[in-house]
Parts: sequence; C-alpha cells; structure tokens
Amino acid sequence: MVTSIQVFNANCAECGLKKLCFPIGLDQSEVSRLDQIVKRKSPLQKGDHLFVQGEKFSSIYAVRAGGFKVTSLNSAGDDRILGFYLPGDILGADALATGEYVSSAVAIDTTTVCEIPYQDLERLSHYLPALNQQLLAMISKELIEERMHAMLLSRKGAEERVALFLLWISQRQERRGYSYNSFRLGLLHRELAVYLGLTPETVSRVLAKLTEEEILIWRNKQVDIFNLERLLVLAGETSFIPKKCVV
Amino acid sequence: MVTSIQVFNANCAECGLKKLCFPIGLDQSEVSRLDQIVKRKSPLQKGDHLFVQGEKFSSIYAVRAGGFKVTSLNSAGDDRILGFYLPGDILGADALATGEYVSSAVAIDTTTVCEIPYQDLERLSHYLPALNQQLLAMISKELIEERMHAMLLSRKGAEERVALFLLWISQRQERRGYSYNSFRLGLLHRELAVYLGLTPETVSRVLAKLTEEEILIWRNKQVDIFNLERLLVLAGETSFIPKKCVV
DNA sequence: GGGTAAAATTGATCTAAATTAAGTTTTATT
DNA sequence: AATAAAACTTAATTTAGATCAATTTTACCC
Repeated sequence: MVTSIQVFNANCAECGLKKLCFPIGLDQSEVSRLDQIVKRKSPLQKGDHLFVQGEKFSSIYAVRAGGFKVTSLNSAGDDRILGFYLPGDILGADALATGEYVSSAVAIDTTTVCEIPYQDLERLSHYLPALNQQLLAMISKELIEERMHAMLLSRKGAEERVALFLLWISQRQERRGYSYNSFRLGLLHRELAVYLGLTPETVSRVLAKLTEEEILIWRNKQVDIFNLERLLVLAGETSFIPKKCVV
Repeated sequence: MVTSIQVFNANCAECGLKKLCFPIGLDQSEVSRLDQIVKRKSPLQKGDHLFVQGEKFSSIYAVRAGGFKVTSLNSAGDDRILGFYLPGDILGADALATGEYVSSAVAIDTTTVCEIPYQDLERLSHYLPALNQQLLAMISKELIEERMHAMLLSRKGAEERVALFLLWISQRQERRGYSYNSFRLGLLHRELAVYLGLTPETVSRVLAKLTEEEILIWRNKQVDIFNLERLLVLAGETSFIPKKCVV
C-alpha cells in the first residue's frame, strides 16, 4: 500500500512523465513552483467523467495513468469520438477559446490525472516564461494530433486506417517508455470504429485478417504486434513513424 | 491608388478584422504596441507559398484578405489538404511544438497577411497578459476547427460532407462580416475533394444535385446559397450553425 | 484572340464497406 | 456460479462511391 500512496502523491520532479508533460524546459525551482499548483486527484474509475461538454472551463488536466476517450454529442444523439488520451497528454485545452469544455472526457480504464487550475497556471506562467512556452507547445502538439486524426479519416481503405491507428498508438506508447509491441488498449472495437469512421463489423474483419496474417493480435484489451514492418506497409505511411520503432 | 495603399498600411486599430484577430481583449495602448511588431507584407499571388513544410519556424501569420490552403506531403508524394484559412484566421501555430513548420501554406487567391515575428510576440505577450491570453485562445480555436475537419470526414455520406463544408464556410464568412449566402471560394473542386476524402467526380455529382434542387450554385469560384434550410437538412447537423444564420 | 492544358462534368462499371441478420464470446451482475 | 446484457464475429446482400473513360468547359499563356 505504501507504494501506491507514494505514486499517488508523487510530485512533478519525480514523475516518470516529466519529459512529456509540463516540466519540460523548466529548471528545478520552476518545477517545484509548478508542483504547488498541481492537484493530484484520486483515481477515476472506468466510465467516470473528468469533465462534461458545456461545463464551465476551470482546469487543464494531464493524464498520469490509464486513459480517456473524448467525445461530443452530435445532433443525432450518439457520441462522436474525437480522440484518445494517454499518459502525458493534456486534456481540456480546447476550452480556452470558449470558456467552457466543448467535449466530454470519459475514463476508459482506471485513470489518474493531475489537475492544473487554469487561473493558477495563468498566473504562474506569467512569472515563468518557460512554463508559458510549454503550455503553448503542448496545445500546438494537440493540434498536430488532431491533424493526425483527420489524416486517418481521409484514408480510403479500412485496413489502412486500422493499421495506421495501431502504429500511432504504438509510437505513443514507446514515447512514454512502454513497449511498442505489447500494450493494453482499453478501447472497445466499436469505439475505434466510430473514431475511424467505420463500422464495428469492418474493424472486426480487418482485425481478423491482421491476426490471420500473424501481423498482430488485439484481444481482450491487449495488443501484441508481431510484424511491425508488414503493419507499416499496410498503413501505407511510414514518414511519421519514428526510426526507433522500425526494428 | 491611395485607397489601396491605405488599406495595405492599415494598422490593427483600424483593421476590419480586429474583432476576430489578436486585438480582441486589448485596450488602445496595447493594440498600438502590438502594431509595432506586426509586419504588413505585400500581397501574395495565387499559388505563392507563405511558408513551406520543414522550414524553420519564425512567424505566426494572420490572414487579412484572400485565403490559403494548408497542405502536407504524404509518402505517396501527393498533397494532403489539411485546411483552408480565411481572413481573421491565424497560420503557423502548429509549428510551436516542433520549431519548424509542419505544413505548407499556399495562397488560393491574391492574398494579404500580417506577419507577427514570434520572438517579438513572445516578448510582448510577457508584458501584455491579455495578448498572451489571446494567443492561447486563437490556437485553441484552431484546435476546434481541426476537430470540425475530423467531424466532416467521419460523416458517411458524400452529400453530408459537402453540405456541411459549405455551411461551415458560410458561417465563417458571416462571422467576418461578409454575406453568408453569396461569396467567393477560390478552391478547386479537386482540392475540396481531397479535403473531404472524396473524389472530384463525387463532389461534382453532389454539386450537380444541389444545383438541380436549387439549393445552391458553385460555379467559377462563386458560391450562392438559395435554400439554407434544405442545406441544413442535408448536412444533418444543425447544432454548430449559429442562429443568426438560419433565416 | 486563338490554341493548349488543366479542370470539371457525365455516364458505365466495379468494388469495398455498409447493412442486415444470426450466432458466439466476453463481461457484468446478482 | 448462474444469468443477463454487451460486445464481438461471421456470412449474405446491398449500395454508395471509386474507378475508368470520354466529352465539355474553363483557365492560361504566347
């Protein structure tokens, strides 16, 4: 139990994600000042909402463990899935423009987050230009990720979309210091289908084919990639994949 | 000639777009300090590049007149179209995360821009918190626009995509003080097709049908919307359209 | 202003993925 | 552990849009 409490209370200086998160570019004293405004929340359970579309904007969140799906309601009443957020990602930056959250964040696993009250962040970043820089860089990164989503969707083939998505996640896992070829992915196939603009049936068929050809297996929230090179070929896009990834 | 020189030299305080651009939330003296760092460039001709993918990041740009398409090369060698930028939009913010432009901006018309050297902007926004706020809000808005693109692409029907795109542009025109139902759109149908993940043939067929049904005409870069309500129905999504738009 | 190239249109055919529907497996709940 | 509810899989059919191909229109340039 001691370990879990330690992890739960860990500060930014000791956080394993500090190279992906706000502390980048900050010196020790700056990180300790950041620490003072960060609220470490108790874990959320699968299905819990971090914030809800329409709610007043108050905080930016950083994912520490687990993950979120970000959704917005469409006029038909069913959820669009706008993105998946993994450890090191920030959530809620889209609310800066409007003052209210324009999407909802739902935990897809047991998840812990750091809450950064925006008023405090704004005040502090005025004194710490490097923090302000980092905030801008992180929102800019969000923008690039969203482009990646659009890129996935503009692909014609279902196989390409699924392959590219899994490579993308694989890359993100690796960046976070996890295995690129074996990881947990707490998504329903149905959710991925919505995200990729496909039907669950099509996703299922693509995954069956990928398994058949011994490229990868995704079963029971667990993804294992056996043949990265063939996956890269199916995805048709090699440029964005980091060199390290290519075995 | 005098008028064109005046317009060309117009400062932020006199700019018709000040309610959409950086000056929002700034008082008179702040706007005048902003003015001192803004470089008003001579017009770009259709096809000219504002910046090129891979180039070192130096400035953020605001569109004053005309428009840009933003593209990135895919591994197949052909251009993906990431977005269209109209007066009041900012360009180049995606480069903040990486320090180099991750896309290319090409003028789709005769276009004028304001260049805001990022070093100057960064220094100035340290003294003007409201400017810093505005920069964040504008990047956040970019993020929301990119989401809109993903939303367009996750639509199944070709008709829905085209209809929603044109409504979106219509809305942006209106926000900028132009007519929502009659405007110039300097895009090739082929470019829209790429942007929407469709083929030019399909776009052409959809437009033929919309014309046939007297909903709108898009010919020779000129769009005229006759029946907004029917267009809203075809788009299937009414929520994002501002009330003002619904006649 | 006429000639050329690029773009847009239109029609016929083909194909990949949606749809429909029935079964199976997994997960959650009592 | 038993049961119910979701989620997933698999197959047959349908369909929207891609592809292929030919023509017309528009834009461009000397």
